[in-house]
Amino acid sequence: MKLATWNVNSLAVRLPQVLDWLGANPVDLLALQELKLTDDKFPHDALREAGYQCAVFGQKTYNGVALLTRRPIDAVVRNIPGFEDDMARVISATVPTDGDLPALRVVGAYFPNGQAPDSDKFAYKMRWLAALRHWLQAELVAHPNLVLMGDFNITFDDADVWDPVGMAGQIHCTDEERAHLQALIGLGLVDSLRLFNHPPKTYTWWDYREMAFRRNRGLRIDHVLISQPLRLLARACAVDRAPRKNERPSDHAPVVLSLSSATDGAAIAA
DNA sequence: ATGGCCATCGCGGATGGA
Repeated sequence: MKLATWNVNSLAVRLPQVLDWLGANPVDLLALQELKLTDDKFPHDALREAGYQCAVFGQKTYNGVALLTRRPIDAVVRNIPGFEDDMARVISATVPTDGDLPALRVVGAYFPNGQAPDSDKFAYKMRWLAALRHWLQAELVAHPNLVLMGDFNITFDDADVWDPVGMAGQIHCTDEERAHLQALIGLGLVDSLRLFNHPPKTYTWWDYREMAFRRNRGLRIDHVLISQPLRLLARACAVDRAPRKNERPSDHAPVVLSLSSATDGAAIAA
């Protein structure tokens, strides 16, 4: 069972790359962010031909999220219940699994950017993060097998930042944002990428300017957080840098989580 | 270098992203 998240920065532009990537990486679920299109423009047909059905929460010009799955999903929820928001940022669903794996509750999210620490957008980001945490606290009781994945727009710490000195206190790196991210960890979620060994300077986003990707001047801001019961089922988590090398790439790379049951794990160990 | 790039809307240049 593989689950992936990818901020595509316009699905209209990136659809061919998404189809190529799914052809090479036939994951069970792909969470997309920054669709930048309305539901009526969503390319259901092309994705269905590729073997995926899609739950979509679109928006014109900005934001927009979707869950693409090989199998039917249930109980789709859009945005954070109880939090008034005119932006399409969150889509959740219950996803069936194979074999011994439990059904998963998957939350795909596009966290607010926040622009600058003294801005109205930052204040909104803080309110949004508080609402997300309070909602997820209850969600985890109802759905112990939960995955929170997407573009968090927050670095965990300086290891996630190519220039921690230059970016100290800047957006994605403030203490306030990181405290909110740690509060999500405090709910019982685990940063699945760091369950596994990765080279230093493993990032998921690189600025389009300054040849930042070629120089690996990036940030790790796209994350896959898993609840405690899933921790023992996690087999791998990795960033796929390949799509960032495409012509006209998204500025983000996909992150892929592999889960398998304990019995599968025993087979792997043996 | 208070920028550089990219996408959107829409047809110039502002806005947002991160």
